[in-house]
Amino acid sequence: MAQRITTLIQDRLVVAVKTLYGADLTATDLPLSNTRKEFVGDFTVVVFPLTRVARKKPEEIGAEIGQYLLQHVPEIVDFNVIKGFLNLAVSPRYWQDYLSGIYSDTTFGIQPANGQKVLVEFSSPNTNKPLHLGHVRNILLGWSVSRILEAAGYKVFKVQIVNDRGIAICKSMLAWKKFGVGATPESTGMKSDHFVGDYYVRFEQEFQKEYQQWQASAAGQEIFRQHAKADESEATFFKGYKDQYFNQHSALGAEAQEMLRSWEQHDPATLELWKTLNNWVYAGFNATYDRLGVSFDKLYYESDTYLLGKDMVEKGLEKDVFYREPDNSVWIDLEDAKLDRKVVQRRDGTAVYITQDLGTAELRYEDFGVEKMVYVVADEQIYHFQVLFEILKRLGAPYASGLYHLAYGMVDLPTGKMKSREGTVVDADDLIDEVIAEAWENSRERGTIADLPEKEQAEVIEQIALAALKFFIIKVNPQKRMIFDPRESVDMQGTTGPYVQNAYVRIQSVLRKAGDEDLSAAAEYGTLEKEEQDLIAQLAQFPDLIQEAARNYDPSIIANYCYNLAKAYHRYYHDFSILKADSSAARAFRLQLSTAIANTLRNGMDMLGIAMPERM
RNA sequence: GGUCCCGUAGCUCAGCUGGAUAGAGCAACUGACUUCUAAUCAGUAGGUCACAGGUUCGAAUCCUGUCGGGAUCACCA
Repeated sequence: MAQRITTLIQDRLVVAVKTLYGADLTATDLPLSNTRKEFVGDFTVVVFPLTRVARKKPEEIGAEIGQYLLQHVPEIVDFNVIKGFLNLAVSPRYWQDYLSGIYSDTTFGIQPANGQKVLVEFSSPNTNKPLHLGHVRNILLGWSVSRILEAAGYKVFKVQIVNDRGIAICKSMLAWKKFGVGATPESTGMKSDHFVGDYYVRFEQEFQKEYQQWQASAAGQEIFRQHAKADESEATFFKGYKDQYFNQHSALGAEAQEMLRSWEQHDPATLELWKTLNNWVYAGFNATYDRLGVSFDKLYYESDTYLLGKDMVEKGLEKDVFYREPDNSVWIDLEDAKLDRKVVQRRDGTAVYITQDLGTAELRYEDFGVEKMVYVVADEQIYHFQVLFEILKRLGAPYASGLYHLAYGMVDLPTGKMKSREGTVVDADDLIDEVIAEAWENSRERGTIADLPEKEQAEVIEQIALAALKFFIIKVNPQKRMIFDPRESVDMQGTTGPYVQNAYVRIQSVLRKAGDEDLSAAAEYGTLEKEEQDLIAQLAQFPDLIQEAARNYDPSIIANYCYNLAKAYHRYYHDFSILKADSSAARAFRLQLSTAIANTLRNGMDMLGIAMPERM
């Protein structure tokens, strides 16, 4: 395709302003917007800002520039001025040529490689319990951002850091050892990550029981008398004392900590137990990832990386980025960046969380040599990443300017926050099961795919169900906290994934009936309908939009675009006949248009991790 | 208390690098399938863009403040 129409017009605008008013402006000073649908035209120039350089009334300026463009830009065939708005009409011929240039391009919108590499980290669960709704938002964001970056020309590496060690998994291990009596996922027929998760819950229950008993005991009452604030109730006090109890008084707590210590000392039996449980969890995670259609290029494990970062500490000390306190702990002072003082190495010489992240970043740079690293992590860790990035910058990491924390808001339920203690956490597998069940029910009522073999039906149903779930989550701007209403998430009408799929399916149905015909007659199609011109103009925005979505790490831009394109097509489909168009030229043109829209919808939805069925 | 994010229709969300009369979907009501898939389309109704100032020819959008919601400020991860 030749130069994009918008930049072409903007370039001429710059010349027009220079010629007419002698002013040196750039294209960015003269933004072009899409003409609102209630006015005639394709693009609009707001001329108010030019009153200063032109020293004329807006209406006059609009008329002069409009006249100039009409004479000097062949693609512009008409203009009108309303108040300070200059509306430009692009020739139908241009739009038709544009369409015939793209309609058969199945990779429309996707940019050629730009030679840059980016790493995207997402998911990164703890291994003590199954994936839940919060992970789902994370995973869908990470996956779609990866796909969008690929479409924008980057080479993308998808990774996660698996939090496979620490006190949490030790709790599951201990509970399984104490109460599991040799049970396995196989012996119980459970999905293996849920199996392990249940032992984590079991631990918490047993611990709670123990804590309750202790609270009533003489020892517990003594602590309450000694440490409670004056007017503090027993319940409030013990609620706040839980962690201390776990660390100092609890038998179960002591056992779990002993488990962690023996893990750190590489005790063979403990390592064996740890591996067994983690492998169960991984098998379960992988099943869920498969259902969600996501995969990773490399997995990092915290058990391998938690000691990393020591050489970064040395390096930082040499460069005077860090300093050592008399007690041997190592610090960085970030007060000039309004980030306070942070510990990077404990008194005892061990690494803290952020030090591991320093080491992991360095390791990943060695592994992939990327220019950019994107961390998809909930917004509660914004401060952590500000500190991490600032430290890497001061250490002179070559990738420091390419670090980005994609911070997304937490997922709430209509009833409020998800709380594991109250059992309101929405499980990822359950969620997928529910939306699939809903899709089956809808499909049976409609009966449109009943003639397909059972296996193909199931495939289509799964595509529809996951489209509903994924689109529901991905359409919301990542930055915002979102409310997840399970009832709405299985909706398949309105602003939903299935709605977009349906536009695609309608096109496929038309194209199947049209067969494999020569569409060159489209060139003879004379005047385009307003709706047709608008649809092509909408298609033409797609490549730019991908860049914008990539620049902002925001898949919701693509989701909203797909919805709007599908919406425009649904209306067009309703109002105009394609196969029974008035002329063979019109029919050919409309088939081209439909094909281009199908390609665009498929590519856009693919970036969101949503597959398009041929029938539904 | 410091810092950051959010506040748009009953509900869920777009619009935010300033531009024309603030848009969708859901829910409610009405209409359109002998027609290319009605998971669709058309219509009715629904607004102090939290509030108050400021900048501007022009503010939902930018700035300041207030209110409301959330996050964060560990030798935890």
